[in-house]
Order: sequence, then structure tokens, then C-alpha cells
Amino acid sequence: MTVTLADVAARAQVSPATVSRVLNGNYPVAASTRERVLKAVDELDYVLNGPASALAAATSDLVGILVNDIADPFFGIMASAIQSEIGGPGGRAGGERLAVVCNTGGSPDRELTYLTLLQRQRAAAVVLTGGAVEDAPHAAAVSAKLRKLTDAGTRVVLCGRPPAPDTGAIALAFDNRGGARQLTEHLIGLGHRRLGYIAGPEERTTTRHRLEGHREALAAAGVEDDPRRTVHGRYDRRSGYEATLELLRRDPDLTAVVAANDSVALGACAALRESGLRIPQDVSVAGFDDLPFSIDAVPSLTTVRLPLAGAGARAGRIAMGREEPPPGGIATVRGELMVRGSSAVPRV
Amino acid sequence: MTVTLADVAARAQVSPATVSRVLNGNYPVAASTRERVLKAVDELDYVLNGPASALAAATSDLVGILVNDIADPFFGIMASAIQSEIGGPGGRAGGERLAVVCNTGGSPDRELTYLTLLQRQRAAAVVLTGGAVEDAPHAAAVSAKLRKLTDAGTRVVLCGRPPAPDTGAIALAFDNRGGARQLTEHLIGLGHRRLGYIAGPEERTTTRHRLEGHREALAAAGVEDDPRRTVHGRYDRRSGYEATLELLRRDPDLTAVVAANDSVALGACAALRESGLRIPQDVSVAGFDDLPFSIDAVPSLTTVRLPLAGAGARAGRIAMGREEPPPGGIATVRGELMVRGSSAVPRV
DNA sequence: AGCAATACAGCAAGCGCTTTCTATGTAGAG
DNA sequence: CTCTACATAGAAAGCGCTTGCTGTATTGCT
Repeated sequence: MTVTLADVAARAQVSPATVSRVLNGNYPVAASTRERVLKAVDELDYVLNGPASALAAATSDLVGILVNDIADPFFGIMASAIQSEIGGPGGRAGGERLAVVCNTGGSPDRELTYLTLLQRQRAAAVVLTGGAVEDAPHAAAVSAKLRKLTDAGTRVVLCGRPPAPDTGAIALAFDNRGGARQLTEHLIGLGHRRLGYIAGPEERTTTRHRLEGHREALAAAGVEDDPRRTVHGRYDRRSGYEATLELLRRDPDLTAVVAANDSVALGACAALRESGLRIPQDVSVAGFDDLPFSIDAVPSLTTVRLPLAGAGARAGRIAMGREEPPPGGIATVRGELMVRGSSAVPRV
Repeated sequence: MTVTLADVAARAQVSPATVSRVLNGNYPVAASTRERVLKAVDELDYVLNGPASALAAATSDLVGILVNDIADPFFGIMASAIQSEIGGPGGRAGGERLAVVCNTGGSPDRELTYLTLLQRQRAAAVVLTGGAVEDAPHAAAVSAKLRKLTDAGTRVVLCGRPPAPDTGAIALAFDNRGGARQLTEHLIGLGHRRLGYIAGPEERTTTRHRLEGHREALAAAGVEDDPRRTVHGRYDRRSGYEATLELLRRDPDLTAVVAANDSVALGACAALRESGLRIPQDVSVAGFDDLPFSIDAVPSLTTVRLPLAGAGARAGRIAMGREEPPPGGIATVRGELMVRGSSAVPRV
């Protein structure tokens, strides 16, 4: 039925061991023999049995990438960059690796389940992207899992996610706090004093850090931080739309809306516009991430650019052992404030 | 070192066979025994060895999803929907499956390589998304590969991709031609006669079908189809921007620009705006796909909505054998014309 | 009470590959 | 011309799990 190593060996008149060695190329095989084997492989259209070789060699060529939402370009861009570096087809030599992109949907349970699944597959490496959930028991469970993975020799890299101490995981964290602070400072610098803030889901690290940065900026400038000017929602457009309506209800005199990310900002723009407010003349809007579409918004969005592709690529290289991990296993990746058309001096 | 089935068996005072059966739950095991085994599994923190069980059972729980560009929401949305249906963590019962999202980057070679890798892993199913490349040798190679996969029992589903005859693959094709025709008919109906068309890369089926639909509409309405009004590019924003500038150079009196997809349309809008043209008063713009951001464009984009999530979910169910394949193994999924603010009656 | 049927559990044979160790042939050294 | 060294190739022992087949109690019938 299916052709095996032994079939190839028989056809090439060599032992299975030799065929294996030709295929793995890590043992001297005479040129003539190699050629004969390769010919047989070709003629028989032989395809190695992955599970069997993974079992025998106790290693696999799977690399796991965990994302919160694969339909969101934020994660798509990182996943794409990571994948381009793990040496999949088209990558440099060194064996082809299969990227396993796992969509957790932001659910802690699924995150854990996927990690187990990856552990079960004896993945060569795992990259976790995006913010973590701040639930103590869950965080502990994830840490324990990561520890086990690293102990088993799986390289674990966190990309755009806070460090996980004592797990052996390398962390490339985004400076969400600093970026958010810069952004709000920019707005305050323009003269804004009544800023609405649309935060992400309560329990995520990303949400908390961005919110903290925002508050730091307010505090530093001595601007009152009215809790009624902060609303929590999801990281999507709809949430931004609804939250903005709510903010406007609470304070119709807002002069700026700072959103948790660009998608939320777009929703905010739609809500403002429908409320008859002009951007930025009446209300300034700011996002975060600088996803590709942000520059096409009208007016184009003031936001904080996160080097998603760069960080992903670096995470991928580290995961493959092709780049030195940062000292201490932790690096912070900064964002860059992008001032565009959606922010301006407030009306008097 | 790593704990195996045998360790669990020893601890639970049963044979390895029994442990295996408890774990797979497909063979009667007394409740008391099961409990004992489960307890041992828990205490030992045992994790099944995926490769080993895949080898022994001659099946794996990997499902491959091929996409052209994971950073593009078009594919992200489909991948997400497919994944939600393949019964991964959080899905219904029946064993957890790992989705392997493979980013081909639109390269035929990588597509082939990934298929081989998936075949090597003995994937349970494979879903190919997005248009195919129209290169005869490559198409034949892919067909041969698909044939081999289906012969080996892997279910193959094409999602948003034309049928591959005689491969045993199920196809859920998008009606790109019909959608494009409707869209252009709408524009012609508004009174447009000088329409620029920004097509995708030449060699892709999606590009050809959409272009054909556009031309059908022109022909049906007796509108001259000046080849100079068609420009080819990539499926991204930048390409739309550049192509629009080129179209404008060739014919400054265009009254409408039809783009290969929404991203391209956004680029077109930017180019028009920078050229001092208002949308839709001076020039109407239309996209394709109706990605989430399209409604947020200003003005919101007239486009053809493709049920990406729905088609992906269906493809996923079919791949898992949870839904009957369409009769003949082929189904056409229609798009829906979404008339929005970016299209209007041309200026006189 | 005696026999067939049923419900579990275990044995053991692989699944297809990798890899250590051993064997063989050839070449260079003394 | 014999001895050691090297380059290759093969034999065989698993890797950790699944599963067909074979027991052995236990249960249900008559």
C-alpha cells in the first residue's frame, strides 16, 4: 500500500539504515550509493513517515505559534513573520519545519490545551504571542506548562508578551506602557484635558499596561483622571463604536478619545462621525499598533507603531536557535509614536 | 526521564493496553479501573506521545490549512473559521485536532512543499484556501499531490478555490466572476462609462475570474473595454495606490475605479484623494471581499461581500466529515453586492 | 446446578524509522 | 607483506503506542 523505507532500500539494494542516512544526510554515504537511493526514492515516490521518524529520533519538526485571534492582522502579521523565520519551505536550509498556528481565541483554557497538544507532539519550539491573561491560577498553570516544555528541550519564546519568570522562556515584550504614555503626552501637549479612554478587556496584561501608561501621562501633567472617562471593551471595532457612544453620553465635551488599539479607534471614529462630530476638529482620536489600514483611515490615525513583523521575525530566529537570546532572556521592544491627521489642537 | 504509558500502567497496576484504552475511550473499561488509571495519569502528569500514537494508530490529529498570506484578514478570517470547526480545543468532542496553518506566500513551490510536509505528517485533512496559480505544470503537480493525499485517506477541501478535477478534493468555490459582474453592472447602472480596473496578479484564478466578470458586464452593456483601463498589480494597498496613479495618468477622466479587492481599493482611495479627487463625487470606487475595515473607510466602500467565515466553517466541517460534501463534490458560494458610500452617479 | 454469553484485562506483535554497534573492504604505514 | 586506520554498509535493538486475539471472571439462562 504505502511505500516505506524498506521498500526504497530493497529497490536500491541497500539496507534501510543506509536509506535513512541518505535522507537525513548526517552520516557518510558513498556518492554512488546515495545516488542509487535517491533514484529509488524518486521512482517510488516515497514520502517519509513523520510520526515514525519523530518517534525514533525523539524530535519533531513542528513549531507551535499561539495567537489570540488569527483573523486579526495584529496576530497575522506576527505569525507571518515568525513563520518566515522558522525555516519552513523557502527558508534557509536545515530541515523543513511546519508551523502550527493555534488560535486560542483569548481563552485561557484553550491556551493551556494547545500547549499540551504541542507538548504531546514534542514540538521543537513554541512561540506565544500577544498579551497574557492576568488570572493567578491560570498564569501559574501556564508557567508550569512552559517550564515543562523548556525542560523537555522545547524552546519557548514569548513575543509581545510579558516575561514568565522561572520558566526558561525567552521574552520579547512590547513597551505598551511607554507607548501609551507617549501617546497621551502628545495629546496633552496639544492641549487636551478631557480625554476618554477605551480600554481592552480588563484581565489582560496589554490592557493594563496601556491604561497605566495613559494614566502616568495624565498624572505627570497634573490632569485629573476621572474614572468615568475610562470604559472597558473588547479589542475590536464594534467595541470601540459602542464605548465611544457611552463616553459621549457620560461627557459630551470630550476633546479626545484614546483607543486600546487601531480597530477600536476605527469604531470610535465611526461613532463620533455619526454623532456629528468632526475628527480632529471636534475630537481627536488615537489608536495603538499602527496596523496597515490605520494610515488609510480618514483622517489617518495617530497611533503608536509596534514593530510587529520585526519582533515576530526575531522571535522566530530565537526559537530556531539562530539568534542569541537577549541578555537575561528578556528584551523590551519599543513602539514609535506616529502623529497623523486624527489628532489636533482641541477646539476652544 | 519522560513518563510513558508503561509508567502509568505500572502505577495504576494495569497493563499498558488498558491505559491506552482508557485514554482513547473506545473500548470498554470498568469504571473503577478507569478511575485508577486517570488518577495515575494525573499524578504522574503524563502526556501522550503524539508521534508514537500516530505511528501505531496510523492516523494523526493534524489538519493542514494552506493560505496565501496569513497577515491578510481575507485568509485570517477563513483560517479562523476553519479552525473553529475542526474540533480543536473548545470544539465539540471527538478528540482534539491541531490546526497547522501554512503560509505559502502565494508561491507554488512552497505550496507543494507544504503539501508534502502535510503528507509526511499523515494529516487527517487538508484545506486549501484562496485562488490557485494558473501555471500548467504546477497545477498538474498540485493535482497529483492532492490525488495522493485523498488516496491515502486524507480529506482534502478547497475553500474559495476552483475545483481540482479527478483529485477527490471537495471544492467550495467563490463566485468571483458573478460577483465582479454584478459590481460592474451596478456602476454601469449608475451611469459610469469610463471605468478603470485594478486587477490582481496575472496568473491567479481569482484575478482572472474577477476580471472576466467585469468584462462580461462591460460587454453586456455595450461599454467599450479599453485595455488601457486595466492595470495588474498585487493584492495589497500599495499596489492599489500605484495602479490608480497609473490609471489616472492614462485617463484623467475616469469616473470609477474597480479594485481587485478591498485593500487595493483603499490604496486607490488614497491615491485619488491625493490627486485632489473626491469620492464618490468625482470618482466612484469599488472593492471586493467586504473585509471588516471596508465599512469604516470614508466613504464606506461599495464592494462584494464574500461569506468568508461561513465558507471556512463549512469547509472545516466537511474536512472533519461532519457535513455532507456538496453533490458532485463542488459547490459555488455566491457573494453579495454591498452598495455603500463610495459609489455614486458620475459627475456630468 | 450447568452452560453459554458477556465484560474486562492482558499479551504480544507490530507501526516505520533512527542509531549504536559491528562487519567488511580498502588504503596507508611500517 | 602484515598491521592499523579509515570509510561505508548492515544488523538489530528499540522509540512509545495501538489493537487483534486470547484468557478469565462474572452474569444470565434453562
